[in-house]
Amino acid sequence: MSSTALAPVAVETSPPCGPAPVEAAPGEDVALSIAEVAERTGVTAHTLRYYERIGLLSVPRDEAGHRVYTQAELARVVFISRLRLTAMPIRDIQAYFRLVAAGPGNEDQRLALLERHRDQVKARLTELESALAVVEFKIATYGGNCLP
Amino acid sequence: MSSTALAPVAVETSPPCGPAPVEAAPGEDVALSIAEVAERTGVTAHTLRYYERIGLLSVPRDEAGHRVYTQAELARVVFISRLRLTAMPIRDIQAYFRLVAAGPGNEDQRLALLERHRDQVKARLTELESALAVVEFKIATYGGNCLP
DNA sequence: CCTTGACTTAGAGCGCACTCCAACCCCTAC
DNA sequence: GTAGGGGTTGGAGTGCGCTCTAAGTCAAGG
Repeated sequence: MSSTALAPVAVETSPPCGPAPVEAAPGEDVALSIAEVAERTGVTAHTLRYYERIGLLSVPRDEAGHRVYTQAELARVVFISRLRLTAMPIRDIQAYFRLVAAGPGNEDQRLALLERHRDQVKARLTELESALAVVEFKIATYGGNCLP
Repeated sequence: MSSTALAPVAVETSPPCGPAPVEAAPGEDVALSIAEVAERTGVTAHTLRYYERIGLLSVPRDEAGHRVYTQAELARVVFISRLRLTAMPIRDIQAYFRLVAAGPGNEDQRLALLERHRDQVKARLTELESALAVVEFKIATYGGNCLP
């Protein structure tokens, strides 16, 4: 996917959530084809089907058997792509959505899973920053071309 | 690897570089076995051999044919591991060290390569931070358990 | 009617970065 | 001398996350 689109999708599952003005967002009752979702999210159609096969997603079909993505599925795709962006392993994402599928009552576990992941991401961020510093040091000293 | 050791190795190719007090660092004339390098850098012996096979590294041998890592090789391993930490593809690291091997005269290309990579890393950092923000938002709203 | 094109499926294939294996060698200690 | 623990090699295997193929279905347009 690299860095395609991914922008115009509403900041993330926010509209019908807790204390937020229920504005009739311009794009309700969406019904998108797989190609449209691919275009909007930057996730290829191939990968969308793959995600569905491995149980990350469950998309209803029309009479012709074609996938029809509504707001909910779209939001989930975006969320998944965000998690993937943070390099959460597919297995963990599966675990998360298995909890979600199991219905209410396990929010603490979902939360724990996300928090654990968040901590890992933060750690990686730090690590990444320090590794970046090394690269920048190398760049900075490329007049005093020392050890390779 | 993961997050093993990697700490006690001197901040990075700095000692004999440009304007720096040439202090007799405590650990000169090092001569380490592959296992010792593995332990110090967190890169497995398997991976060290692999790096050598694919030309990232060239390590002299003793009479018995065993690898002997000196300061230079150790520094390179550390540098490689830092680049890998920033997810630089092996191919690019190979390209970089091919330039290095080609001797002086191509510093501008090496620099360009590193700068390009640095920019990519910075972009990923930003991306990662924003994805992390999404995860944190999700965590924060796990009372108003909205869309999964 | 026939083509075109977007979709469907199950399943195979791919690229990356390791990771491991088998067979062998060499040195040391018992 | 022989067992053990290190090392060596080439090559095969693994896990992940896609990515692609083949064969088929369906609806619209010429």
